[in-house]
Amino acid sequence: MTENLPTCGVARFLILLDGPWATLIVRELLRGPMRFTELRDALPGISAHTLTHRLRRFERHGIVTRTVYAEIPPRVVYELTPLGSSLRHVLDAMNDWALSVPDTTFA
Amino acid sequence: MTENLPTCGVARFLILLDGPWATLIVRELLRGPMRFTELRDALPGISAHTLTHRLRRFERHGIVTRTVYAEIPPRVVYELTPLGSSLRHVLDAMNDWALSVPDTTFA
DNA sequence: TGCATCAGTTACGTCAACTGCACTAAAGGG
DNA sequence: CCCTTTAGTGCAGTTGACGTAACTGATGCA
Repeated sequence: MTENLPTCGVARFLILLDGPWATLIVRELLRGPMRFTELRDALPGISAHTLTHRLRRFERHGIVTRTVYAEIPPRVVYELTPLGSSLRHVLDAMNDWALSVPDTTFA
Repeated sequence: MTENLPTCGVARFLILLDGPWATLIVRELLRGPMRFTELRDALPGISAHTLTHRLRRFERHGIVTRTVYAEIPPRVVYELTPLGSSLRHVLDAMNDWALSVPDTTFA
């Protein structure tokens, strides 16, 4: 399925935002820049390990920027790039759709 | 993370369309009703096992209907419900976003 | 001296999703 | 009699995303 760079946009999207946490991290960052621990606290259940990996991957893909402040204790701030911010339309569409689904669907 | 029925629409969406194949199956069915083998052929790499499970799950969630024709050999047709069809907006948003991403992003 | 903080890293283990392969029933064609 | 087709099912095995626990380095505070 993940052949090198499919032409289909949906498939491309799924390569960049895979796994259960990726989309939720973007959802949090759409509220504004956040520190590592702020993100971890906002996403109950995520491990530091997973959060680090997801953020590094987003950084590689140009979806977030990582800014390190040389302080003690250290401070690292994550922020969406313009590309990352434009994911808002997709998240909004997901949100609109899911809220139109009756609760009984999940039973 | 998957506590029972989160209020956040994005989280709800991710419960219903999880895994790498779910969204791609919806993408195919948006083109119209399809038989089991048509779907399998349209999704290179998917196993019958996985396709069955995903479709059954969509059926439980009211996203697709499954129609069995009592013929030999059997014929089973899958079709999106109105709820499933309304996912088109989400897929379109994904598509639009991904096609705005430069190819270098994936390198 | 010792503990707390932040933002991780490392090692190790778990678990669900996914894969491939073999198999099925019931009828039609050679 | 055997092969083919459809829509799966069952078994065995792999992958990789994720989790927990322990650790780090530099400093501030007690």
